[in-house]
Amino acid sequence: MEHAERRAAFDALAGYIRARGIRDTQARRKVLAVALDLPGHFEAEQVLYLLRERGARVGKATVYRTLPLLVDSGILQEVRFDTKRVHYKFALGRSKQDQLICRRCGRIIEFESADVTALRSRIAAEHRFHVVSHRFQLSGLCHTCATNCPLGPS
Amino acid sequence: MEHAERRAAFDALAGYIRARGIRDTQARRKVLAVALDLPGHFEAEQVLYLLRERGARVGKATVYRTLPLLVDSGILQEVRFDTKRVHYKFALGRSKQDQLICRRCGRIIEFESADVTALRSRIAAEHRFHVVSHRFQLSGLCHTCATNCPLGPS
DNA sequence: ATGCTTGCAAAACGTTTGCACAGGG
DNA sequence: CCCTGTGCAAACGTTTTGCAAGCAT
Repeated sequence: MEHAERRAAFDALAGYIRARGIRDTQARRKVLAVALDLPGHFEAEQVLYLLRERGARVGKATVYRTLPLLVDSGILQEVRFDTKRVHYKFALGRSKQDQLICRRCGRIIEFESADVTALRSRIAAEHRFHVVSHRFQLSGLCHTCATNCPLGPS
Repeated sequence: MEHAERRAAFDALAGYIRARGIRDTQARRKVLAVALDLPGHFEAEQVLYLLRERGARVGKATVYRTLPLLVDSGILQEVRFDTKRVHYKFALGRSKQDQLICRRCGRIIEFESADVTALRSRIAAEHRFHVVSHRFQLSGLCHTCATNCPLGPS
Protein backbone atom coordinates (compact mmCIF):
# COMPACT_ATOMS: atom_id res chain seq x y z
CA MET A 1 0.00 0.00 0.00
CA GLU A 2 1.57 3.22 -1.14
CA HIS A 3 1.58 6.39 0.87
CA ALA A 4 -0.75 8.18 -1.57
CA GLU A 5 -3.36 5.45 -1.26
CA ARG A 6 -3.22 5.44 2.53
CA ARG A 7 -3.61 9.17 2.50
CA ALA A 8 -6.61 8.97 0.17
CA ALA A 9 -8.20 6.35 2.40
CA PHE A 10 -7.89 8.43 5.55
CA ASP A 11 -9.17 11.45 3.69
CA ALA A 12 -12.15 9.47 2.48
CA LEU A 13 -12.90 8.36 6.02
CA ALA A 14 -12.65 11.90 7.33
CA GLY A 15 -14.95 13.15 4.60
CA TYR A 16 -17.43 10.40 5.26
CA ILE A 17 -17.46 11.14 8.98
CA ARG A 18 -18.02 14.80 8.35
CA ALA A 19 -20.74 14.16 5.79
CA ARG A 20 -22.63 11.77 8.02
CA GLY A 21 -22.13 13.84 11.13
CA ILE A 22 -20.81 10.85 13.07
CA ARG A 23 -17.85 10.90 15.43
CA ASP A 24 -14.22 10.85 14.54
CA THR A 25 -12.95 8.16 16.88
CA GLN A 26 -9.61 6.48 17.36
CA ALA A 27 -11.14 3.04 16.98
CA ARG A 28 -12.35 3.83 13.48
CA ARG A 29 -8.98 5.12 12.40
CA LYS A 30 -7.20 2.14 13.93
CA VAL A 31 -9.44 -0.30 12.09
CA LEU A 32 -8.77 1.52 8.84
CA ALA A 33 -5.02 1.61 9.44
CA VAL A 34 -4.93 -2.13 9.97
CA ALA A 35 -7.24 -2.88 7.05
CA LEU A 36 -4.86 -1.00 4.77
CA ASP A 37 -1.99 -3.21 5.88
CA LEU A 38 -3.75 -6.46 5.12
CA PRO A 39 -3.10 -8.06 1.76
CA GLY A 40 -5.63 -8.52 -1.06
CA HIS A 41 -8.73 -10.03 0.41
CA PHE A 42 -9.17 -10.23 4.14
CA GLU A 43 -11.80 -10.96 6.79
CA ALA A 44 -12.97 -9.30 9.96
CA GLU A 45 -11.08 -11.85 12.02
CA GLN A 46 -7.78 -10.87 10.43
CA VAL A 47 -8.39 -7.23 11.19
CA LEU A 48 -9.04 -8.13 14.80
CA TYR A 49 -5.98 -10.32 14.98
CA LEU A 50 -3.66 -7.68 13.54
CA LEU A 51 -5.09 -5.06 15.88
CA ARG A 52 -4.33 -7.31 18.85
CA GLU A 53 -0.87 -8.03 17.50
CA ARG A 54 -0.18 -4.31 17.48
CA GLY A 55 -1.49 -3.89 20.96
CA ALA A 56 -4.50 -1.85 19.93
CA ARG A 57 -7.35 -2.37 22.36
CA VAL A 58 -10.23 -2.52 19.89
CA GLY A 59 -13.10 -4.87 20.51
CA LYS A 60 -14.44 -7.43 18.11
CA ALA A 61 -17.80 -5.69 18.00
CA THR A 62 -16.17 -2.45 16.96
CA VAL A 63 -14.41 -4.15 14.08
CA TYR A 64 -17.70 -5.64 12.91
CA ARG A 65 -19.36 -2.26 13.29
CA THR A 66 -16.62 -0.32 11.53
CA LEU A 67 -16.02 -2.44 8.43
CA PRO A 68 -19.47 -1.71 6.97
CA LEU A 69 -18.73 1.97 7.56
CA LEU A 70 -15.55 1.68 5.52
CA VAL A 71 -17.51 -0.04 2.79
CA ASP A 72 -20.14 2.65 2.85
CA SER A 73 -17.48 5.31 2.59
CA GLY A 74 -16.12 3.65 -0.54
CA ILE A 75 -12.74 2.73 0.94
CA LEU A 76 -13.38 -0.98 1.09
CA GLN A 77 -15.53 -3.29 -0.95
CA GLU A 78 -17.29 -6.43 0.16
CA VAL A 79 -16.38 -9.52 -1.80
CA ARG A 80 -18.50 -12.57 -1.29
CA PHE A 81 -17.08 -15.93 -2.18
CA ASP A 82 -18.95 -18.20 0.17
CA THR A 83 -21.64 -18.00 2.80
CA LYS A 84 -19.24 -18.58 5.67
CA ARG A 85 -17.85 -15.14 6.10
CA VAL A 86 -17.58 -11.72 4.48
CA HIS A 87 -14.37 -10.76 2.72
CA TYR A 88 -13.17 -7.25 2.15
CA LYS A 89 -10.73 -5.62 -0.23
CA PHE A 90 -9.32 -2.18 -0.69
CA ALA A 91 -11.42 -0.50 -3.36
CA LEU A 92 -10.48 3.17 -3.55
CA GLY A 93 -9.40 3.94 -7.08
CA ARG A 94 -9.14 0.28 -7.98
CA SER A 95 -11.06 -0.73 -11.04
CA LYS A 96 -10.63 -4.50 -11.13
CA GLN A 97 -13.75 -5.66 -9.47
CA ASP A 98 -14.63 -8.86 -11.28
CA GLN A 99 -13.17 -12.25 -10.46
CA LEU A 100 -12.22 -15.63 -11.76
CA ILE A 101 -12.38 -18.08 -8.86
CA CYS A 102 -10.67 -21.45 -9.07
CA ARG A 103 -12.77 -24.14 -7.46
CA ARG A 104 -9.80 -26.35 -6.82
CA CYS A 105 -7.01 -24.17 -5.51
CA GLY A 106 -9.11 -21.21 -4.44
CA ARG A 107 -7.01 -18.74 -6.36
CA ILE A 108 -8.74 -15.50 -7.18
CA ILE A 109 -7.82 -13.72 -10.38
CA GLU A 110 -9.23 -10.24 -10.60
CA PHE A 111 -9.88 -8.64 -13.92
CA GLU A 112 -11.42 -5.60 -15.47
CA SER A 113 -13.25 -5.39 -18.73
CA ALA A 114 -14.80 -2.46 -20.47
CA ASP A 115 -17.18 -4.94 -22.07
CA VAL A 116 -18.62 -5.85 -18.70
CA THR A 117 -19.36 -2.21 -18.01
CA ALA A 118 -20.93 -1.76 -21.41
CA LEU A 119 -23.01 -4.89 -21.08
CA ARG A 120 -24.15 -3.85 -17.64
CA SER A 121 -25.39 -0.52 -18.95
CA ARG A 122 -27.16 -2.12 -21.86
CA ILE A 123 -28.97 -4.67 -19.73
CA ALA A 124 -29.94 -2.05 -17.18
CA ALA A 125 -31.37 0.16 -19.90
CA GLU A 126 -33.37 -2.74 -21.34
CA HIS A 127 -35.01 -3.26 -17.96
CA ARG A 128 -35.19 0.41 -17.09
CA PHE A 129 -33.09 -0.37 -14.06
CA HIS A 130 -30.80 2.07 -12.30
CA VAL A 131 -27.58 0.16 -11.63
CA VAL A 132 -25.42 1.12 -8.69
CA SER A 133 -23.03 -1.79 -8.60
CA HIS A 134 -22.53 -5.21 -10.08
CA ARG A 135 -20.96 -8.53 -9.35
CA PHE A 136 -19.46 -10.72 -12.05
CA GLN A 137 -17.73 -13.89 -10.95
CA LEU A 138 -16.60 -16.77 -13.10
CA SER A 139 -16.11 -20.02 -11.25
CA GLY A 140 -14.19 -22.98 -12.59
CA LEU A 141 -10.61 -24.14 -12.91
CA CYS A 142 -7.56 -21.99 -13.38
CA HIS A 143 -5.09 -23.01 -16.06
CA THR A 144 -2.79 -24.79 -13.64
CA CYS A 145 -5.50 -26.84 -12.00
CA ALA A 146 -7.21 -27.66 -15.30
CA THR A 147 -3.93 -29.01 -16.61
CA ASN A 148 -3.28 -31.12 -13.53
CA CYS A 149 -6.78 -32.50 -13.35
CA PRO A 150 -8.71 -32.36 -16.63
CA LEU A 151 -11.77 -34.03 -15.17
CA GLY A 152 -12.78 -31.01 -13.17
CA PRO A 153 -13.50 -30.55 -9.48
CA SER A 154 -14.35 -33.71 -7.53
CA MET B 1 -44.92 -25.57 -11.09
CA GLU B 2 -46.36 -27.52 -13.98
CA HIS B 3 -46.74 -31.25 -14.01
CA ALA B 4 -44.11 -31.71 -16.72
CA GLU B 5 -41.50 -29.84 -14.69
CA ARG B 6 -42.24 -31.81 -11.54
CA ARG B 7 -41.93 -34.97 -13.53
CA ALA B 8 -38.62 -33.87 -15.01
CA ALA B 9 -37.33 -32.99 -11.56
CA PHE B 10 -38.16 -36.40 -10.08
CA ASP B 11 -36.67 -38.09 -13.12
CA ALA B 12 -33.51 -36.06 -12.70
CA LEU B 13 -33.28 -37.08 -9.05
CA ALA B 14 -33.81 -40.75 -9.91
CA GLY B 15 -31.14 -40.57 -12.60
CA TYR B 16 -28.73 -38.84 -10.26
CA ILE B 17 -29.30 -41.42 -7.56
CA ARG B 18 -28.71 -44.24 -9.99
CA ALA B 19 -25.61 -42.62 -11.45
CA ARG B 20 -24.06 -41.99 -8.06
CA GLY B 21 -25.08 -45.33 -6.65
CA ILE B 22 -26.62 -43.70 -3.61
CA ARG B 23 -29.92 -44.69 -2.03
CA ASP B 24 -33.37 -43.79 -3.16
CA THR B 25 -34.92 -42.66 0.11
CA GLN B 26 -38.26 -41.19 1.03
CA ALA B 27 -36.61 -38.22 2.75
CA ARG B 28 -34.88 -37.16 -0.47
CA ARG B 29 -38.09 -37.35 -2.46
CA LYS B 30 -40.00 -35.46 0.22
CA VAL B 31 -37.46 -32.65 0.25
CA LEU B 32 -37.66 -32.39 -3.51
CA ALA B 33 -41.47 -32.42 -3.51
CA VAL B 34 -41.56 -29.55 -1.06
CA ALA B 35 -38.82 -27.60 -2.82
CA LEU B 36 -40.85 -27.74 -6.02
CA ASP B 37 -43.81 -26.19 -4.24
CA LEU B 38 -41.90 -23.23 -2.94
CA PRO B 39 -41.99 -20.02 -4.96
CA GLY B 40 -39.07 -18.44 -6.81
CA HIS B 41 -36.20 -18.24 -4.38
CA PHE B 42 -36.33 -20.06 -1.11
CA GLU B 43 -34.11 -21.09 1.81
CA ALA B 44 -33.45 -24.29 3.70
CA GLU B 45 -35.57 -23.03 6.58
CA GLN B 46 -38.63 -22.71 4.34
CA VAL B 47 -38.20 -26.24 3.10
CA LEU B 48 -38.08 -27.47 6.67
CA TYR B 49 -41.09 -25.41 7.64
CA LEU B 50 -43.23 -26.64 4.76
CA LEU B 51 -42.22 -30.23 5.47
CA ARG B 52 -43.37 -29.81 9.07
CA GLU B 53 -46.57 -28.16 7.93
CA ARG B 54 -47.33 -31.19 5.84
CA GLY B 55 -46.59 -33.54 8.66
CA ALA B 56 -43.49 -35.03 7.07
CA ARG B 57 -41.02 -36.15 9.70
CA VAL B 58 -37.82 -35.01 8.05
CA GLY B 59 -35.01 -33.63 10.17
CA LYS B 60 -33.26 -30.34 9.70
CA ALA B 61 -29.97 -32.08 9.05
CA THR B 62 -31.49 -34.09 6.24
CA VAL B 63 -32.76 -30.95 4.57
CA TYR B 64 -29.31 -29.40 4.78
CA ARG B 65 -27.79 -32.60 3.46
CA THR B 66 -30.27 -33.02 0.63
CA LEU B 67 -30.35 -29.54 -0.87
CA PRO B 68 -26.73 -29.73 -2.08
CA LEU B 69 -27.64 -33.06 -3.65
CA LEU B 70 -30.45 -31.45 -5.57
CA VAL B 71 -28.06 -28.74 -6.70
CA ASP B 72 -25.53 -31.30 -7.79
CA SER B 73 -28.17 -33.14 -9.75
CA GLY B 74 -28.99 -29.95 -11.62
CA ILE B 75 -32.54 -29.62 -10.29
CA LEU B 76 -31.84 -26.64 -8.10
CA GLN B 77 -29.36 -23.83 -8.29
CA GLU B 78 -27.74 -21.91 -5.48
CA VAL B 79 -28.33 -18.19 -5.55
CA ARG B 80 -26.38 -16.00 -3.20
CA PHE B 81 -27.73 -12.58 -2.42
CA ASP B 82 -26.23 -12.02 0.99
CA THR B 83 -23.80 -13.79 3.24
CA LYS B 84 -26.42 -14.76 5.76
CA ARG B 85 -27.96 -17.78 4.16
CA VAL B 86 -28.01 -19.77 0.96
CA HIS B 87 -30.95 -19.35 -1.37
CA TYR B 88 -32.12 -21.92 -3.88
CA LYS B 89 -34.18 -21.79 -7.03
CA PHE B 90 -35.57 -24.32 -9.44
CA ALA B 91 -33.12 -24.53 -12.31
CA LEU B 92 -34.07 -27.45 -14.53
CA GLY B 93 -34.54 -26.16 -18.06
CA ARG B 94 -34.53 -22.58 -16.85
CA SER B 95 -32.01 -20.41 -18.56
CA LYS B 96 -32.42 -17.11 -16.77
CA GLN B 97 -29.65 -17.18 -14.27
CA ASP B 98 -28.58 -13.58 -13.94
CA GLN B 99 -30.29 -11.02 -11.74
CA LEU B 100 -31.15 -7.42 -11.23
CA ILE B 101 -31.61 -6.84 -7.51
CA CYS B 102 -33.42 -3.77 -6.24
CA ARG B 103 -31.76 -2.40 -3.12
CA ARG B 104 -34.90 -0.68 -1.98
CA CYS B 105 -37.78 -3.09 -2.49
CA GLY B 106 -35.74 -6.27 -2.73
CA ARG B 107 -37.35 -7.28 -5.99
CA ILE B 108 -35.36 -9.72 -8.06
CA ILE B 109 -35.64 -9.52 -11.82
CA GLU B 110 -34.07 -12.45 -13.57
CA PHE B 111 -32.77 -12.13 -17.07
CA GLU B 112 -30.84 -13.99 -19.66
CA SER B 113 -28.45 -12.61 -22.18
CA ALA B 114 -26.46 -14.30 -24.90
CA ASP B 115 -23.98 -11.48 -24.53
CA VAL B 116 -23.19 -12.52 -20.99
CA THR B 117 -22.40 -16.02 -22.18
CA ALA B 118 -20.24 -14.73 -24.99
CA LEU B 119 -18.39 -12.32 -22.73
CA ARG B 120 -17.83 -15.04 -20.17
CA SER B 121 -16.22 -17.27 -22.79
CA ARG B 122 -14.04 -14.48 -24.09
CA ILE B 123 -12.77 -13.48 -20.68
CA ALA B 124 -12.13 -17.08 -19.71
CA ALA B 125 -10.13 -17.63 -22.89
CA GLU B 126 -8.06 -14.51 -22.24
CA HIS B 127 -7.05 -15.87 -18.87
CA ARG B 128 -6.84 -19.49 -20.00
CA PHE B 129 -9.48 -20.29 -17.41
CA HIS B 130 -11.91 -23.18 -17.62
CA VAL B 131 -15.30 -21.73 -16.62
CA VAL B 132 -17.89 -23.98 -15.05
CA SER B 133 -20.41 -21.42 -13.89
CA HIS B 134 -20.82 -17.71 -13.46
CA ARG B 135 -22.67 -15.17 -11.42
CA PHE B 136 -23.78 -11.84 -12.79
CA GLN B 137 -25.80 -9.61 -10.53
CA LEU B 138 -26.67 -5.97 -11.01
CA SER B 139 -27.64 -4.14 -7.87
CA GLY B 140 -29.44 -0.82 -7.80
CA LEU B 141 -32.96 0.53 -8.08
CA CYS B 142 -35.77 -0.91 -10.13
CA HIS B 143 -37.76 1.47 -12.26
CA THR B 144 -40.54 1.86 -9.73
CA CYS B 145 -38.25 2.62 -6.81
CA ALA B 146 -36.04 4.94 -8.85
CA THR B 147 -39.10 6.96 -9.83
CA ASN B 148 -40.36 7.18 -6.27
CA CYS B 149 -37.02 8.09 -4.80
CA PRO B 150 -34.56 9.59 -7.29
CA LEU B 151 -31.88 10.11 -4.67
CA GLY B 152 -31.02 6.48 -4.37
CA PRO B 153 -30.90 4.08 -1.42
CA SER B 154 -30.64 5.70 2.02
C1' DA C 1 -22.56 17.76 30.12
C1' DT C 2 -24.72 15.02 26.50
C1' DG C 3 -25.25 11.06 24.02
C1' DC C 4 -22.77 8.58 20.33
C1' DT C 5 -19.28 4.78 20.64
C1' DT C 6 -16.99 1.40 22.69
C1' DG C 7 -15.76 -3.16 24.84
C1' DC C 8 -17.09 -7.14 26.93
C1' DA C 9 -19.74 -11.11 27.15
C1' DA C 10 -23.56 -13.43 25.89
C1' DA C 11 -26.93 -14.27 22.38
C1' DA C 12 -28.27 -15.18 17.82
C1' DC C 13 -28.01 -17.13 13.49
C1' DG C 14 -27.63 -20.53 9.76
C1' DT C 15 -25.23 -24.60 9.16
C1' DT C 16 -22.55 -28.88 10.42
C1' DT C 17 -21.50 -32.89 13.01
C1' DG C 18 -21.63 -37.11 16.41
C1' DC C 19 -24.09 -40.74 17.33
C1' DA C 20 -27.49 -44.41 17.82
C1' DC C 21 -31.29 -46.04 15.22
C1' DA C 22 -34.01 -46.83 10.91
C1' DG C 23 -34.61 -48.48 6.48
C1' DG C 24 -32.95 -49.32 1.64
C1' DG C 25 -30.25 -52.76 -1.22
C1' DC D 1 -28.31 -58.59 6.99
C1' DC D 2 -25.17 -54.87 6.05
C1' DC D 3 -24.17 -50.28 5.51
C1' DT D 4 -25.95 -45.88 3.95
C1' DG D 5 -28.95 -42.41 5.39
C1' DT D 6 -31.68 -40.42 9.01
C1' DG D 7 -33.12 -37.67 13.14
C1' DC D 8 -32.10 -35.52 17.20
C1' DA D 9 -29.45 -32.53 19.81
C1' DA D 10 -25.38 -30.51 20.64
C1' DA D 11 -21.45 -28.11 18.48
C1' DC D 12 -19.80 -24.78 15.42
C1' DG D 13 -17.99 -20.13 13.82
C1' DT D 14 -19.31 -15.76 12.34
C1' DT D 15 -21.83 -11.91 13.26
C1' DT D 16 -25.05 -9.22 16.30
C1' DT D 17 -26.75 -7.27 20.47
C1' DG D 18 -27.51 -5.59 25.57
C1' DC D 19 -25.50 -2.94 28.62
C1' DA D 20 -22.43 -0.10 31.53
C1' DA D 21 -18.55 2.70 30.95
C1' DG D 22 -15.72 5.87 27.81
C1' DC D 23 -14.84 9.60 25.06
C1' DA D 24 -15.81 13.04 21.20
C1' DT D 25 -18.35 17.13 20.68
